[in-house]
Amino acid sequence: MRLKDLAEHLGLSQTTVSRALNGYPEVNEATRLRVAETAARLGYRPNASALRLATGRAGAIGLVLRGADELGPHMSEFMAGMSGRMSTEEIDILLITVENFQDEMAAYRRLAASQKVDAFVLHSPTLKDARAELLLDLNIPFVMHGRTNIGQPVAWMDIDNTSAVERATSHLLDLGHRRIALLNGVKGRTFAEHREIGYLAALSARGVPFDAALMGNSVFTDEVAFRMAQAMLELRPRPTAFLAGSMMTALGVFRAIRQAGLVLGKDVSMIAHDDVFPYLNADNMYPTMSTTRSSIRQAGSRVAELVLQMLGGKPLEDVHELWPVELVLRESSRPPP
Amino acid sequence: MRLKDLAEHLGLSQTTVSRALNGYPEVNEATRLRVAETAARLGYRPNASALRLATGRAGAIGLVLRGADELGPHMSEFMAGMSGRMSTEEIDILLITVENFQDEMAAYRRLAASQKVDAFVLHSPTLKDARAELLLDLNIPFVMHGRTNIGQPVAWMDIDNTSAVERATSHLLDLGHRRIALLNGVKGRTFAEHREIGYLAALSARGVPFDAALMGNSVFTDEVAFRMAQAMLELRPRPTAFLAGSMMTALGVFRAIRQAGLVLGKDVSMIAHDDVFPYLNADNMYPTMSTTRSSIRQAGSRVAELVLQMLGGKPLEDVHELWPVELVLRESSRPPP
DNA sequence: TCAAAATTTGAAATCGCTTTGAATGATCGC
DNA sequence: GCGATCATTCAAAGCGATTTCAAATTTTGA
Repeated sequence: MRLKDLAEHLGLSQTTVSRALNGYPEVNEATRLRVAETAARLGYRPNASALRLATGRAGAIGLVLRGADELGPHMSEFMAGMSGRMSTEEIDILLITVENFQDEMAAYRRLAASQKVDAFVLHSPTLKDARAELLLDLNIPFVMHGRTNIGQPVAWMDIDNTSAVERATSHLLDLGHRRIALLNGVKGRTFAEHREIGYLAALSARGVPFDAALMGNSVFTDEVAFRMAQAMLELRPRPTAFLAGSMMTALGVFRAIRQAGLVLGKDVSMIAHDDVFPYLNADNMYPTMSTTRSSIRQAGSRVAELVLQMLGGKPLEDVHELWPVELVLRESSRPPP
Repeated sequence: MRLKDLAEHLGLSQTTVSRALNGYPEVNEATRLRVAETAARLGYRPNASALRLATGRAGAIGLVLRGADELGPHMSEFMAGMSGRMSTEEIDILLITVENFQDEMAAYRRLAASQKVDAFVLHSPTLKDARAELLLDLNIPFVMHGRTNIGQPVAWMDIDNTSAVERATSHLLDLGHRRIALLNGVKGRTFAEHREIGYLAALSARGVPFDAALMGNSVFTDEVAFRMAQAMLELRPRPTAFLAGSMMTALGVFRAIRQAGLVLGKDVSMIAHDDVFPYLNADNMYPTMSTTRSSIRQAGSRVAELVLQMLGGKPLEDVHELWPVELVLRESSRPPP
């Protein structure tokens, strides 16, 4: 069923039918109704490729992931948020995975040149993010989940990682902890650097010396966290508290604590960052987990909204949002023994 | 940079340039080289919409998810596999989320009518899957991850859930367990029904009576599993072994066992189904987890391959694959006390 | 050597939509 | 009553690629 067929069926021109369907004012109300009714009845839908070619809009936003590995629980929650927001629009999410940095840059160029997407969403930026520089160069809109510093303004939405970790650290210090371990994200990622800044600021505010052995940088998986925490718990004096970068990390730390014959919330404290995975609830853990809390799904939804606003003409200089992070104290954070 | 610009730049017609780039035989080798070199140098990429309109191929395969919730760890691993396979092709993955069943059916119709995708991938089918019926009706190709029975052949790829659970159950029975709980997937999903069949078959083969109180159906999350396992552990006589539907489920059961003051691998045994999440390794758990093992990521990759084969003309009658499931025995499955 | 065949190129039609610019009738104001 | 205005409609020209069909050139074969 093409527009042409529909038009013939109605005894009208393609022009009029197209206008009627797209809500242009210069079409008779009776005609519009007749067209709409018939189109609905016959199940007419404009051919997406033709529509895109004619309008110049791709009707899609791109999400390029480094290695299929980046498609883990964090990203999938973020995507759930994005796609939730996008579902009411006639805009799709295009998912592309690449093997390495070089392929990634090539993918952006390719997608931009072939005009497959109207905009991109960038995730987990580095301090000086090359992707952002490239996309600014290519003059294709994007919204960054996180921040970067490349000397030019970019559209971004981020959570206040620095303040979150600073408050969590301060709280542990107030409880009396002096050996606080930080299991942070991969070095070079902005969010990890921001968290480190918050951690160091809190320590220095209380005059507590920094010990490099108590800081680890890695991806947020149960397994790596287990190993790092295990190693740290063998230090003497051992850490009395952990700041876990994610709930996955927290699970690994938890296991390490238990395996060392220690009890969480008694011998060792922990505050984890909670991205609010629906299948991993801090409140239902045992003991319940103290967290710095910010829904990554909501972030995804908001980033999608910002992309839509940019496509609607909002200048990127006006797209900056910093979300506060909640500190939720539960049973896992107590004074040291 | 359009084809026309490139052609003018080369002093050739669009026809020749197009042919040269698409590897048609009737173009002079010297010309082809010159065209290819220039195109690469100028970074020419055909406009995706125009190409799709001209060829009639959408260059994308669709993945419709019920509720943003379906986009959890299982799906994201599956997608990682799909996208890994697709990344070498000029075919994208289109992600759509819908709120409810009605919207979902509408989404399939809409995507089909607007010709946004060349094929679909269906996930987690029910015994009589309405989506499959609709897509057959609309005459648009799809590959199903799992099986359904709608009286017509469909293309599918599945793992042998029945045999996997039957073997796991039999093994526990052989160890001496008689009260074996099954934490299964949502009722009505084919894979859950298949697992139940395997479970019942193993029980009846050993003459062990079935107890409905030892069977739970739900989504595979830590939390729900925790609650179900907790309730089951309060039964008397209590179950001495658990079959956990996924690693998430296993984590919840694990917590319930611990909270009941019991020890996994001693007081209670467990065999979990392992979809091989890179961030949750059965071998690194404590105690190590016995599993029925089948990589869902590999499944995704294979399903993508099958879709490509179908788009290449392979008839759907020839697309049927049943993968065996490995049974890996580790420390969590021992004889009952 | 020269017609026939093979090779190489190009003009124009096509895909299905939007949108420009023109045309048609109806309505208005005086 | 009649030019001006308004409300509707339509034919045709894009959008940027592929592909059909024809033309130009070169090679072949007897």
